[in-house]
Amino acid sequence: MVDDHQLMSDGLRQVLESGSRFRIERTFTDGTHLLEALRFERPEIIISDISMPGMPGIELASDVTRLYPSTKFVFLTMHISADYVRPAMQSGAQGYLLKDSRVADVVEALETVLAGGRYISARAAASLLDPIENRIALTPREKDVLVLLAKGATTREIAEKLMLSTNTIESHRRNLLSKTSCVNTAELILWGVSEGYVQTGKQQWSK
Amino acid sequence: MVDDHQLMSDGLRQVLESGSRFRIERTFTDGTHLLEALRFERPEIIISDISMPGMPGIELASDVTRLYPSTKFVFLTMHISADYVRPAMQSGAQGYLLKDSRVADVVEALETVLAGGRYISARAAASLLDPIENRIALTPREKDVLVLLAKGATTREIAEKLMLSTNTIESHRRNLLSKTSCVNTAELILWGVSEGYVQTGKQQWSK
DNA sequence: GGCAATATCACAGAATATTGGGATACACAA
DNA sequence: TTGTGTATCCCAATATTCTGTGATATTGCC
Repeated sequence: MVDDHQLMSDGLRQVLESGSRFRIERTFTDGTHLLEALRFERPEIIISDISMPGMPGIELASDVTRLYPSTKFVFLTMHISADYVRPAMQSGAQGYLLKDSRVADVVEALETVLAGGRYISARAAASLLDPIENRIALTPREKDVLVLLAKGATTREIAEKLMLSTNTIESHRRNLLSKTSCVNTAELILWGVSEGYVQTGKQQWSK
Repeated sequence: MVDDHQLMSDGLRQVLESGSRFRIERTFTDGTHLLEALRFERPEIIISDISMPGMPGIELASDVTRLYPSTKFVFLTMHISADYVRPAMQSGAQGYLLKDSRVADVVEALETVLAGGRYISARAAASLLDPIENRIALTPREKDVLVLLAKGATTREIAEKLMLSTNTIESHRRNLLSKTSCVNTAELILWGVSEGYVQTGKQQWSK
């Protein structure tokens, strides 16, 4: 189990070990230590938080499922948005559990993935449905421009940093405003934050 | 205990009841039900999440400690920022526990508040120290302007909405940029989000 | 009372952003 | 092959923001 909230790890261990056939062999507070340990031991299932920013949990799942395809990977997180669920399940993980699940749901999820299936908590799965066409995808260049805009850079500064013409940056900005239906950069920044393209700097997550 | 993450409630119950003298009598997923129940039963300690947005946990603590001053209130949350710790402890609560605490810390906290003391997790307490003069306070008007800017409003639109002159809005904006050391509105919006003055609309919290 | 902070308003030039029109090239898919 | 999307670049008019330098009135605090 990987979770920076020790109470969650300890608690889940207790409820699982006293109420199911599952045992939590080891707990980690970050993925690096898990990867080290995986060289010597091989659990049946890894349960991990996602733990923004940078979605290290997602990268962890990619690494683990690529290196050890037979090991099952289940996310345990509070994030219900499709922006988390989709990349999480595309990373090779078999399960996606919300932290407000009941213990029985956790056990069911573990049984399911052990049997070769996939398990996604109902409310998280529901979020996958609706915004699939509403989802606005940015091109790599647009992302570059957006994050620099959020740092307060002007068109000219962005152009210099990306070694492009200011005209190009203006085009990208225009396309950004257009495809996000924002009226100006201020609104665009807020949109970028809400969609996860822009980090707020201040870490909202303890690790 | 009040926490919208049932796994946390269930887990903490298990570890507390099997490893300490404490018992979790009842668990709630929101404060309303707790307040109802408090009319008939009176626990020694209430443990509650903060559970953004709107900080209902903070309001809950205010209500509970005002109505039942002898009942102890302890927060159990992931938020380490002074922006949470300060209002939380000013609401009348006696304790502030981070969710990555060890079980022993929880027990210590409960013992401490029962003995009439206060307990704040070390890392949360540390955050109270440094940014006290770095903290940038916005005036009410500046907050008004900031949130409207984030919605994409222009100076003129803000002036109309607040029934002020555009000169006034420009002054406020100028003061905002100055006191936040931002170079333009884009950077200011990001600052506003990171400081909690601007809401992203998209709820990052499941409840 | 005096001081500091806040909120309000004013003028004006310079810098940027926004928007309108284009263009070329490349990759990828129908 | 013919489109569609992406990335790049160009010109130019207009809108808005940014900055400097003021002002007055109110509020709260010592």
